Amino acid sequence: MSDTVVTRFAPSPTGFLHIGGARTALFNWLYARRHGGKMLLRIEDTDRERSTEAAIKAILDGLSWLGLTWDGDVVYQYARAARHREVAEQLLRAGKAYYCYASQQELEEMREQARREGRPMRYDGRWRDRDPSEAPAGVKPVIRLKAPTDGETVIEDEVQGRVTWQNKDLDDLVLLRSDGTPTYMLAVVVDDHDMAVTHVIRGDDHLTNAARQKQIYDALGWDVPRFAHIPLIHGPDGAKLSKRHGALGVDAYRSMGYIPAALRNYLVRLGWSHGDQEIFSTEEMIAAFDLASVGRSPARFDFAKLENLNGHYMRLADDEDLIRAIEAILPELGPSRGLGTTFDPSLRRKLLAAMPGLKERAKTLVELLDSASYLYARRPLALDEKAKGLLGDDGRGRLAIVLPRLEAIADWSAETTEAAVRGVAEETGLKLGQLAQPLRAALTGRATSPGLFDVMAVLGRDESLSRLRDQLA
RNA sequence: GCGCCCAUCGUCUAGCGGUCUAGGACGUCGCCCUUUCACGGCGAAAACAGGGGUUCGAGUCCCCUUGGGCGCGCCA
Repeated sequence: MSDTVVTRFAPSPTGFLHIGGARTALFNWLYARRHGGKMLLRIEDTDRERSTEAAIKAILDGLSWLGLTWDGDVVYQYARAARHREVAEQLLRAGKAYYCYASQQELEEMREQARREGRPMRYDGRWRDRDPSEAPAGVKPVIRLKAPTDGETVIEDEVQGRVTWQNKDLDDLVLLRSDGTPTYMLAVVVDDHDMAVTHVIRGDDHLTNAARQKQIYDALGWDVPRFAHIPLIHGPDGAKLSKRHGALGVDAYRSMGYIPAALRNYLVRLGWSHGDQEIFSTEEMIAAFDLASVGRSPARFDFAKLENLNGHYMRLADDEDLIRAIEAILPELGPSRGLGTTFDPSLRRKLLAAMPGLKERAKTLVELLDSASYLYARRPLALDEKAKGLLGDDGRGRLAIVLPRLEAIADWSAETTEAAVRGVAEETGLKLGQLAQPLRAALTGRATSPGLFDVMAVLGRDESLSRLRDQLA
């Protein structure tokens, strides 16, 4: 076995790439990067009924958006069915597996009886040592593994530690279905072996599977990869993640205006820690990531923390990059906001100019776009309730005082407008806020916005003055 | 039901027998900064699930209880 670390992410394409899957992929990716190895991608599409082309695309797109690149070609498990069958037959010839002719009904009865007797539900091995000549006519058999009946199966898990099962609690699992297709259990073992996977990093829900897979490895005489079963992500209520909270596809997070750097940082800290460090650049997380520091208890998904991180990374982001990120989701966001699916050049320029003030205040790209509404709102502006409150008689009166001074400015800029408004404040004895708030309301239709003078500068002289006059008309 | 896993502030977590009157972050609440909102700064409230052991000493080790989770398919 080679020294090079090979990890793999192996989703089944029966739905979108959900947040737990994304984190599993991230951990695999980080571990491979950390050790100068490779992360392979395998699509587990042996369930022909439920696997879809759309799901495959969603997974690939999701990984790409998150910046999690895989090495080599994508492996499609279904395409390897012949190899899986070959291994099952190899096991059969070696006496490590056998044909089982038990019917669905027999299996059901076994389960029922086990339940009644309070025993673990397991196949009783009735065909284990029976001669195939006793096979009922017309029944297509499955191939089962002849698993050890006593002793124990032990997994040395990189995060869970040593986990032990009594072999008597594990039954003879099906390797090959009666239609000749491999089961997940067989396919995973064969593929991981053939792909030279050294580290299997996956969700905790597979821990029990690891025991059964270990038995297959042993029967085959193959080296067992290192296992690392990471705790699952739960919803805010501690129960299973449902669509209501976090069990959305990563595309949904994209649509909600989260950016990849934030999601990566949020995800890496779910179940993994590195002292007190909270913020990790991609390079930092690669350098610091290790399996030993992965916790064993499940984590709850917390939107508030994700938002905080998203705000952090947005403030750090390049202005032009943020615009591009918004443009990428504009087809979804634009229409309902009276915008098209792309920005017209003039609005794009304004957005770029206002970006420093905008990104400081938003937690998501959606919030950012909404807070920029004053840039694309049409005159006369619709005022929200608070803005209306600011433009009562007093407010309008102050507006009337300031307006002529602003009209007198020829070289319109943040500096000149600020000087003018401050001048009025000094002369009248009014506080700056008493003048600024009515101006803000008239210019943006809201009580909050980026810095007032930046707003006026980006809007320009004509538009600014027109909006002020609209409110005095 | 059986098997396996887990258990520190509301949440993510630090803690790997004494340095813990338990640290950080998000969130919450104050104060400061301030043209608003944010950002930033300062500060506060907030946790070792319960019970037994082991030990000179336990958040840290063991057992039990309780509470959660995952698994128990010819699904993956």
